[in-house]
Amino acid sequence: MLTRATVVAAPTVLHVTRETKHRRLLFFPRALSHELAAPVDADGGGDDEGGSAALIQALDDCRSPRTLRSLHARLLHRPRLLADPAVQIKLMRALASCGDPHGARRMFDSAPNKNAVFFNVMIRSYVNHGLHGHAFRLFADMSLRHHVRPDNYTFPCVLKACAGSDHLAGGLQLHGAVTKLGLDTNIFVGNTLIALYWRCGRLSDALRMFDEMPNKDVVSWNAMIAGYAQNGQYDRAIELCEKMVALRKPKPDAGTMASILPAMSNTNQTDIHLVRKMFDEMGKKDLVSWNAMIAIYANNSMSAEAVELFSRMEMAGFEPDAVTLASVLPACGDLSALSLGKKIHELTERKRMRPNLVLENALMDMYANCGCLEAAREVFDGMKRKDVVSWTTIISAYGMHGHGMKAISLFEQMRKSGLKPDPIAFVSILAACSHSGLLNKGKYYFKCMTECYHFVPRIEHYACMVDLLGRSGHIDEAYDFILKMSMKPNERVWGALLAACRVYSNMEIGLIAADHLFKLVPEQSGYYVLLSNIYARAGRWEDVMLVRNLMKNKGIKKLPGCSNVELWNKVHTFHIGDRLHPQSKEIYEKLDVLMRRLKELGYVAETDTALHDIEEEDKEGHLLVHSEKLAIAFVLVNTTPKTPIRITMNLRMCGDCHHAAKFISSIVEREIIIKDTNRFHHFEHGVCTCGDYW
DNA sequence: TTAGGGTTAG
Repeated sequence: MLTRATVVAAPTVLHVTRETKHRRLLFFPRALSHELAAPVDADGGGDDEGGSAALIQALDDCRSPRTLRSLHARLLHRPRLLADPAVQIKLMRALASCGDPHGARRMFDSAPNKNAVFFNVMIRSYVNHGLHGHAFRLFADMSLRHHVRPDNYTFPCVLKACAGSDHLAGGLQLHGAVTKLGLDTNIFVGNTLIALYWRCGRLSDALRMFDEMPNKDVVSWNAMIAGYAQNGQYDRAIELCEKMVALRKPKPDAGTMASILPAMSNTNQTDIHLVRKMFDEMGKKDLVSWNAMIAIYANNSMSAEAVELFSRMEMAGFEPDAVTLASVLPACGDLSALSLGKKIHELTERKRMRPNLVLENALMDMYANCGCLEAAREVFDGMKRKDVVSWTTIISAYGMHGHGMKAISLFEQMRKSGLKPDPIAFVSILAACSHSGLLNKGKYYFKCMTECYHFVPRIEHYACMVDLLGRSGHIDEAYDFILKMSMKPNERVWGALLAACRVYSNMEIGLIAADHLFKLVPEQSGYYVLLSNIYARAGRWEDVMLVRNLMKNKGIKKLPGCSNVELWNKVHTFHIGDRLHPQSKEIYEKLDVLMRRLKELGYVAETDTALHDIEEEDKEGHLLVHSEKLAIAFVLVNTTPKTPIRITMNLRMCGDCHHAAKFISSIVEREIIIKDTNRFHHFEHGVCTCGDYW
């Protein structure tokens, strides 16, 4: 064990050794012992045998340069111990794992009799630090200059260097050498060759290697699964995973979880269940397997499951790292779980995880999606380094909060900073223009994207443009735009057009859009509701009934609207006319008082929007108890003045609630931030950032 | 000794 004295003593000893010109003596103090001032006991050690064992153990466990310096200093007092090649190798390994491969090399050079283990450890140190050239040179020297034969430990390492530097020719040569030495049946060599072939795009070689391996272990399977997953052959990856689970041998492990991960974005429930089962049955879970499972949930819009697993992980005693947190943060944003998001932010500060680009981008996104635009901006401004993802995140944050011009100014700042926007950055700026009704700016960026940056528009860009044109009332132009598209329009494209047709009561084109949508996504209730709204506005009640019956016959139910509020670390959910909340009485009383005051100020219910609900004959009374209003009243009952009101909805905000929220924000002098499925509405002093345009 | 984990748009 380390004592305070050893830690304090270390720099002095190091200072002495650094000053000596006989650098090689540094590592072999047997010759140096007479020069050292420190007392050395009769056997050349300093402690008893137990002390030596502890010292060696500490060397194995050492991960920080500071601890290593002190251990190294202690070893200099123990010449006999340090003369042991096993200790020298441990010290080399420790130096490399503390980030000093060149220190390990000095140690390596000063060793008089080097066997293969010395070379293997040194080559591995280089490879682990990405110093592939150094690794190749040492490998060549090993046999040519030092006449030490590479063994089954050497080849996996050098092959890894080939894979890491896309050096297929070298890999093929090594494969030949390995076969001559009869090492091609070695499982470690075989597994590394599989990874090398995948890395170099040689699918058939990887497959042959795998098929011909006499003994396959879990790493061989994982390497194949990872290969398929990373090369976009998701079905093959999952198939192989299923096969392994069915065979029960080898048993999937933590590595299997990580290997399958790339194949698990936007996948189906069956596959997610398969992987979850694998995860639950896994003997030994490590941090990577927890991270992979959380990421799988997060990447499949299963935010609640991701957050739940995160808390189970902490209960199981695992400390989350930056990778864990960067996976959970988007889930927090999705659920508007601001208190958890803030806790994670504090954790990153406490554990000094910043600067970390990916983590900071995720933090910024979490704040933006929880409605805290200022907090997101603070993270952005505090970042030492920013990449395209950082800029895209803040641009989209301003965009969805209704600050289109700020989004544009940031987009221009990004370009000036020398960063090239990518296609996703263009989606974010087009969406920002659309949310703020900046038609000409949006058209300019679409042109800029195709003509200056030569990006071929993706379906997402088309959907943004249709939204932009339609929302600003140019329905015919939007429809023409769709007809001229170079690809088949999808649900989002037609959905944007239909929504615009509802706003501008365009029956003719609305019917065309609805027709396409019913073919594309026949089960999606939202589009039936939109169509019935269009009919209702036109007073075509028979057609409204027709749509209602159509839904009934198909068994399609309208998604009930609900509003969520986070208070006291708990999410409170409200539905229309809800009386389930324990504070229901106070909530309705508050609402009553509020609405009376609203009417005094000239509020008139927008019964027009009541037509959104096709299940009920919506009258003013029904509008009064919409979930948004209940949620606002709930926060007013339970919080002190000035506290912002943050609400998240599962549908688009209704027009009457929007109208009422403007009045309420000025009566109660509070900021009201409502996140609907489309954007954020910030109400303050009777005005909304969406400018009533949404 | 070998394989494997994170962030952005709609």
